[in-house]
Amino acid sequence: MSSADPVDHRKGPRRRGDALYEAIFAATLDELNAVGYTELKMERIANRARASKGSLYRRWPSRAELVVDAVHHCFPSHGEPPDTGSVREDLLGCLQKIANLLNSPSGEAIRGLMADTIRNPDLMEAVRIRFIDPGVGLFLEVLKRGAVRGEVRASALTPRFASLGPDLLRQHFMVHHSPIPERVLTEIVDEVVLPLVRAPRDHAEHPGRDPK
Amino acid sequence: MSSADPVDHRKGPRRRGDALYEAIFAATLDELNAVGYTELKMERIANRARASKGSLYRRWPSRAELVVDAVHHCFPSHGEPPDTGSVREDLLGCLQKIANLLNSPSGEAIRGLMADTIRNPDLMEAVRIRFIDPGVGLFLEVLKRGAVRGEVRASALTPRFASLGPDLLRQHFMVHHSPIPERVLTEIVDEVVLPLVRAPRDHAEHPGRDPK
Amino acid sequence: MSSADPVDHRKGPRRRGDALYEAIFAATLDELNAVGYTELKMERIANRARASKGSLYRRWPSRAELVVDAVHHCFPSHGEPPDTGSVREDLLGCLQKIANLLNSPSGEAIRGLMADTIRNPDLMEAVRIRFIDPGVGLFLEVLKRGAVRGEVRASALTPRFASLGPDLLRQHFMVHHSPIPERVLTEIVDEVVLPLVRAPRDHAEHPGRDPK
Amino acid sequence: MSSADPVDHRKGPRRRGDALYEAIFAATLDELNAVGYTELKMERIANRARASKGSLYRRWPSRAELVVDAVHHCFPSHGEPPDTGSVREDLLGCLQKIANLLNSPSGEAIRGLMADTIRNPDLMEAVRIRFIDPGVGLFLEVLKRGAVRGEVRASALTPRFASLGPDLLRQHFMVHHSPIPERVLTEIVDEVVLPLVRAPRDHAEHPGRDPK
DNA sequence: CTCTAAACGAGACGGTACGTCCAGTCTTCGG
DNA sequence: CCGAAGACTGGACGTACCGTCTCGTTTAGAG
Repeated sequence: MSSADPVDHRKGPRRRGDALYEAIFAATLDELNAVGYTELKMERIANRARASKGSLYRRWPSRAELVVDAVHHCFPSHGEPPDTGSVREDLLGCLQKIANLLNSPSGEAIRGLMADTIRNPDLMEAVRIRFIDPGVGLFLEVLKRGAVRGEVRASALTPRFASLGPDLLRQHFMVHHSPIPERVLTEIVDEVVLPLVRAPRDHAEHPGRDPK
Repeated sequence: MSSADPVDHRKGPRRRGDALYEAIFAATLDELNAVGYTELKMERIANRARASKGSLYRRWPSRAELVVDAVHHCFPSHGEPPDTGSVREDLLGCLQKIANLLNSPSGEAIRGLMADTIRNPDLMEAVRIRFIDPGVGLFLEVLKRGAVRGEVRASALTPRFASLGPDLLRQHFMVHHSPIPERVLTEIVDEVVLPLVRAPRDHAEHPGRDPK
Repeated sequence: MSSADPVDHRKGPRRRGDALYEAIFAATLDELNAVGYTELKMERIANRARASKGSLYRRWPSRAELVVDAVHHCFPSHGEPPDTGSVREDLLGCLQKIANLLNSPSGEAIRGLMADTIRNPDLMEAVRIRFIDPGVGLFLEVLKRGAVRGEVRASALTPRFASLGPDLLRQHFMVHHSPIPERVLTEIVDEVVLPLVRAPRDHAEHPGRDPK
Repeated sequence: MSSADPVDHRKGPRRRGDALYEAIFAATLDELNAVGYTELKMERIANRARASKGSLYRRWPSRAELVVDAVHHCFPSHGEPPDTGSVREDLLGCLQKIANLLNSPSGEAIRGLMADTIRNPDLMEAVRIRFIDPGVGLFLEVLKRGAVRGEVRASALTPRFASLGPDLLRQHFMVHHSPIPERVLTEIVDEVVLPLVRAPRDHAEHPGRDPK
């Protein structure tokens, strides 16, 4: 009538430090991939990682923080912006990098994280720093190079215009389902970003303002 | 020796039809306002509405569907677009309407709903139809009127340009915290939407493309 | 805007093993005593024991199994049969022990269990082993001692005769309401059991009823 | 958003009076047979009978009362006691009648009813009158005829001895599973009832064993 | 035969309890 | 000491019935 099994199965060599982190991150990504963010459970992550819930909670106060770290660990950044010599091609390359991330299993995680960010400003900060700002940085770099070449007007080298592409792409991603079609990328570049940032061809300074 | 309260409180005339819907919607909005979407519980809604969980599940298969109906019921639409005679003022008015909705408690609900929409295309459809498309419709109407007045080029009367304002506003809303500052609205209008849709001042047709 | 009580009440030293079993058994008996078997609810037991439903279901697959364990834990057995030197007195003592159990709150539990036993042979087995067979064992022991003294014929030392008393007592218990009157016990002994098991009259030294 | 289907399918000729009673009784017995007393649900009975719950509750205040009526309606009584000219054969015949009832689906219902009778004395009364007393009456009649023939001592013509057989049979039924084996009937008659009620062979008064 | 009152079917209603699942904390033990 | 395992309290989930009720429809019987 008393409880439990007297035998205890705590066997093999214990993982510590990085090995444990790796296992937890891998399990988190696997679960994300399998059931998605909203169905992600600490319990299942722990089981899949063959770790204890205690080991998880000791490191991350909540599911969201764990996911941020796990996703960022596995997809650390967008790398260097492409440099083809053409602003248009560079912008398209940047969007494609971002789209690749969003189309991957991590994309759904990011989408799910967005919902949690509202109630948790710290989380929002983390998401922005790790997943949003790098994309904007990519665009800004591309625009700067375009300005050097004279393709982009100098007054467009602001976060506002640099974030335009990532914002519209992310917006599409939130409203529509994956994967993001190629056409969306080209439309964003050709119909919105380029017309706004392009240097006037002749002596005009503003693309929309009358050169007079 | 028997238990409990022998009195039975299922007395008063029971609510049916619209009266019950109203009570449930009100309770849902109250709870949303009190604890937010992610902490919203069917159980608490039922209790607050003095209804049974059965009455909720009989009507809505999930929390998300209930929230969509409740929010839409209480903030049915954006009404008519403003008509000031100036495209800029009209566009600002439209953005302000949308911002007002997003800044309200419903805004948080909508944000929370976004996370659920991924795993549920039907829900996404509902959110789009009820909360996103109406805003685009507002913009499109304003642009049409602007085109009639010659302020807006005819080729800008497409969903792409009409959705630009709502998309950017929504994106700001997702990434930053409420409330949305006035400055964001004016920047969206003056730096992005207007330059792209404005008719060329003289005989040029495209604002950004080569006039010849 | 956030909700609820930030304080968490899962503080005090948690009970495990026997301490928890004790608390659950006590709560079960309390509830049995308060509302009876048919109104017994797992939910109320859990609340009264300040345990979670999970802790209950982890141990017992159903209400019936829990009740069997709880009652048996608190009233483990009938103890030793009385030994007065007189078969009649011993038999009466045995019946009285059983009657005491049936008259207690446990009695009602046992009665309620009977209904569940039909659909669950394992439960029936448990009830028989824990509550019925011990009573028969008591009788058998008494009859054996009587046989040694010559009061009881050897051919009556079978389960059939040993179970006669408990059977009739239980039958009375099922059909009538508690408490079982003294008279029933004496009738069972004097009019049924004794006449059937008594050694033949002539040279027997029968202490019970002297026919002459 | 409002409710319900305007079309209403309450078509066919409605049953009233006996036809409805029959349907409800039949459905009750069917359900009893299918899932047993403890799993018997008013809702399921109503559905199976194609009747409304209101029609059930209008007639019976509780499940137990309905079951009593339903079982009694379908197995109204034990009929006349057998009359073979031999007390032993007659007693066996009586037990067999009772066993037949208990072995049928109704038997399980009766068993389930027993549990409810504790908390509801009126129900106990009904069960006793309809299912227990008739069996005792059978035995009493048989014993009377035996007394007329001289096989049974006159002092055994009491409810105590008449109820002995039914009591032991019922007890066996409660503790063991159906069906009741033939052997149980003969043992009850030959080892308990007959020895107690048989008229002394010569002039001895004692029912026990003939002293010589 | 018509009219009325009752009984009927259907099923919504406010509730309670179910048995499951998971969150986050705590305890125990092994390495 | 820290990791692993997992038991613990708590509470929401979505389902199933409870017994009551409202709603129209059908039927029986009175006039």
